[in-house]
Amino acid sequence: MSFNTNVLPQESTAQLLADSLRQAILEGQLKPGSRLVEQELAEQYEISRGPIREAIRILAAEGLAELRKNKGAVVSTPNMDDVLEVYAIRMSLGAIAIDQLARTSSESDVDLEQAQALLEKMNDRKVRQSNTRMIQADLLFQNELVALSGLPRITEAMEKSAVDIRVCVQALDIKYDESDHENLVSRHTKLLAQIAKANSEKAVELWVDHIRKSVAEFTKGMSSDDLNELFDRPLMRHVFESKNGKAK
Amino acid sequence: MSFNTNVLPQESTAQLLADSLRQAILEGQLKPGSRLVEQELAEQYEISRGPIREAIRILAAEGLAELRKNKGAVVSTPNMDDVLEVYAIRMSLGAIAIDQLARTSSESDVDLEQAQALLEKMNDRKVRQSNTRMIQADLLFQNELVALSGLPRITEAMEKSAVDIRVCVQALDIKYDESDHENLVSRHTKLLAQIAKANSEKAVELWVDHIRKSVAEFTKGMSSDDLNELFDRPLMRHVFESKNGKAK
DNA sequence: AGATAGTAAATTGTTTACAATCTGAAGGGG
DNA sequence: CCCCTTCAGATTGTAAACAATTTACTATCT
Repeated sequence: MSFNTNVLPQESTAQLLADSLRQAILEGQLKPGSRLVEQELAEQYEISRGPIREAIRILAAEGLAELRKNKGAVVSTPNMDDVLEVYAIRMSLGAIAIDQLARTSSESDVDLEQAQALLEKMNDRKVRQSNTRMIQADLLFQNELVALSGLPRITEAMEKSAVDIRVCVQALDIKYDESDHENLVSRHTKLLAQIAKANSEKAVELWVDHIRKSVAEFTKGMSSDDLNELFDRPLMRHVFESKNGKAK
Repeated sequence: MSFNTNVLPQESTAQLLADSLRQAILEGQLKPGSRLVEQELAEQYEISRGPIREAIRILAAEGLAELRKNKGAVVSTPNMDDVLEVYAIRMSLGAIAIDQLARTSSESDVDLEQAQALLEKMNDRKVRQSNTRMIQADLLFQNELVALSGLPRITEAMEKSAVDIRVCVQALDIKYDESDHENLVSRHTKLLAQIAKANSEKAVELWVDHIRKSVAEFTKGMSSDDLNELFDRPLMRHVFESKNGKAK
């Protein structure tokens, strides 16, 4: 048999469109609140309304757009509550996946090389220079670990929430600084080592710690009024007090 | 302003279709592996392929159907790994929501009456007689609590996972007995009481305990071979060993 | 002026027709 | 006998037209 030339099964048109629109949202070209008019987009992309319609539904399912019957879709606008909820979800679901991964990391069909490669990408000069690129690299590494756990629902949820984070970072203009980037890489290096050693307890602890520090880092740029309000929220206490961290 | 007469905004046709198909899957009329042919369904429902197509995508997004480009959709077939993953997710995300709810239960805009009503429904004779109805009532109560937490992403994820559970119960023919039903209600009553008392720590503990017992109950009917295999899985250990329970 | 009904443009929802792709069976070498 | 090609039917993907709904503007009445 000759080799399969049909290797790229080509995502469906609707998926490609959705990817393109998502990208536009993440890069700030499509701002929160913008309307997504089917006809308009159809003309822009030179394609009929059918696939456009489907792409918009995909974005809506991801939470990036809101649909109202007979009124079309608008790009949704994230707020601080959303950020906290997303981090809480990532902390919990990620913990399950990291635990699973560490417990199975010695098995033959798991190789951490892919994750290692993504970790090293975080040292690239180009990546280090850009806030959004650094965050993107961070999330790609995290998602790769979760994907290696082999838990499909959790993997999907984490990928979805990673997009949420990027939307929030874009919309709320969150900034990390150079030392944050340094810490990020060093934390991930330790995490990966513990996973490789199959020390699931320690790995989960490092994971929870990482999410907490991520939250702490992005609150640095906030005014003290906003900070006080933020720390008054039950979710914030949940993230910082409960679970594996408190008992330490 | 007069009261809103437009109370029933009527879901979109695609949503209604998706609801109908989902129901058919949950009742076992559409079995795992069945093909979902657009033309066929269009004739059955006497509607064009457009909305049918959209409905199938909705089911696919929920994980109830699998889509293959140019090859149509089939009803997906759940297995034991899926059940465990779903329970692990419910345990974690539910814990966040219960914690949040207990911490805010004294606030004016939270009323637990709706949850109380759903709890009482679990004592109906009709519900008690049917396994699937009992499970459905159980999940409705759990989902109501989570919804009251006001965390939209977690609420959505829990609703999605509740459908997963029902699919698994249907496909794997899981059975509870009368005493399980009794325990179910008594556990929920205690949980609700702790939430009302705003004792978030105790409430979360009861939640985790409930999920664990649910898993234990549905494994009762399994052969010991299946059981041994099940308890070998890392996820199983995760559900039973880690988190809030171990420290007790 | 302010409220209200009527109306036209814009937009989404649905249908129908057509194009592209896949599946499986029949037929023709090797 | 097996493998490969070919072709027809079935099925999904896309386009374009039509129907229903919403929105915003205008005219009219009190």
